[in-house]
Amino acid sequence: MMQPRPRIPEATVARLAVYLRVLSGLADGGRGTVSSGELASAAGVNPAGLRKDLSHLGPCGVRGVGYEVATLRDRIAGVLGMETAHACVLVGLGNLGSALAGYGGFGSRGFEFVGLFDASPARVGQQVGGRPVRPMEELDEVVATTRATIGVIATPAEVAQPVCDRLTAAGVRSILNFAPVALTAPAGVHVRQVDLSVELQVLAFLDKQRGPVSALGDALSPAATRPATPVGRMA
Amino acid sequence: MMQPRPRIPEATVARLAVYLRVLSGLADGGRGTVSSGELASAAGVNPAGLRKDLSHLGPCGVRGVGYEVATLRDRIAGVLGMETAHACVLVGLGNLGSALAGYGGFGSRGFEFVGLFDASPARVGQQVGGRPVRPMEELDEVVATTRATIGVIATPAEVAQPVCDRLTAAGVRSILNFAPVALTAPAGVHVRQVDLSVELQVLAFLDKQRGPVSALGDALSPAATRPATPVGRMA
DNA sequence: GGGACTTTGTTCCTGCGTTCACAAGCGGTT
DNA sequence: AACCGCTTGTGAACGCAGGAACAAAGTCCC
Repeated sequence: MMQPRPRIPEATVARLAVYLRVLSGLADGGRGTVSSGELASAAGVNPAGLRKDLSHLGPCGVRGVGYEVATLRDRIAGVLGMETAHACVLVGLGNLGSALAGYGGFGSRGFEFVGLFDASPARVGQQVGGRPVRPMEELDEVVATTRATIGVIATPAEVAQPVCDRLTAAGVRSILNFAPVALTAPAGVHVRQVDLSVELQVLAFLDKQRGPVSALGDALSPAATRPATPVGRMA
Repeated sequence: MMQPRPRIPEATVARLAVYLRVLSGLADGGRGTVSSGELASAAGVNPAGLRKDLSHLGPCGVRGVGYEVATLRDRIAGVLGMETAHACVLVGLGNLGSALAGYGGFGSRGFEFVGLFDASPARVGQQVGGRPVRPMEELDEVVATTRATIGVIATPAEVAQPVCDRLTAAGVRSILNFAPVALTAPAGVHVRQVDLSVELQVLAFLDKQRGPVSALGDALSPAATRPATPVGRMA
């Protein structure tokens, strides 16, 4: 019975998440409907592309009017699997890991850290973001009992692969990796890589390519006007 | 005079940064040469794609042998503009901002935070990562004197756009944005978005799409073997 | 010195993502 | 009731990235 399941492209999924955030904000502001143009502007994408993204969900707008904010929000949330909370485990509570554990943006989107783990005895037992840091030995048990499907790695690069192995062995099926290494995971396990220094290096390259940035630092005015360069993308 | 400047695609630039990191590790290990296959494996990409990426730098390998590690590393570092340090300013020292300020991975790649800024008087004056947090009023002066070209935004979403405006007005030409909003910047200013909750939402979707994950949590064995699913990408 | 093997660099091709442009449909108005 | 303007949804073209296969070139071995 199950609908055709047309397989939504991954790039579209990432943008849907952005639309969802914008729509939530609009709904909180009491907004009733939005046009594709306005929504696209807020999300930083092309209006036509937005409509094509939304077309993967089937017709969900009204011609001549636009999209109903609350309805569209719920529709996207359903497709993204946001109606149920997702249990996550986090390994590595250094600077970055602690920041992630304390970041409110996850909980408000339905992601909950049900376990924080670290190999260092100095960190085990501490409270981070209101939750205790556990030793690695308890990882399998926590993953099994909480049915956590997502693992976040914020460890040093050297131990990221072993941690990945332990997570997948424990039953985690998706991994978000902040360690600067390419991970190898069993087939069927999704891995997404977030590499902060790579982002900076790309920016540095673009700077360099655009021009050696005149040693005298400003012929360019502060650009009081903002000549339309909306930027938005996934990460 | 300047060489043809063939314009390297952005996706390639991101991967070059990854190759650079792997090569640095190999060089530190005393390795002399690498083949494209081995390097691609370590970076988590296809060997043919790696060779294509490297071809943008002109011929830099020896047929039948491979690539000289140190030479290639320096070549990539030069193209990416890594031979000179890059001055960055960071705005917003909450959990994430503090973690970024204390992250060692930036300094080792030639990025230095020359100024940390926050609007909250409670944070101004504190030391984070060995540097003092300054009030926003000093931003223009610091950007001007240090010629910082990169700005990192780790503020709440509500103030990200005004902060972006102030950074660009002060002369910053590239922005790395961690706030979950699409920024609008003047033409010529590069903005890269890193959205952590979007990453998690994409993973959740992939989980959901792949299958409702059998209520009974495991027919899949711990997968002792690792059937080759190298994963690596930019972020 | 010659041959064979290894590895690079390139070329072709396939597929995907993005953009533009148009037809279809709905609400409001006269 | 019919018309007009606005907005969605879709079809087609463009450009780009990724992958596979092939030729060039250098090294090692005999």
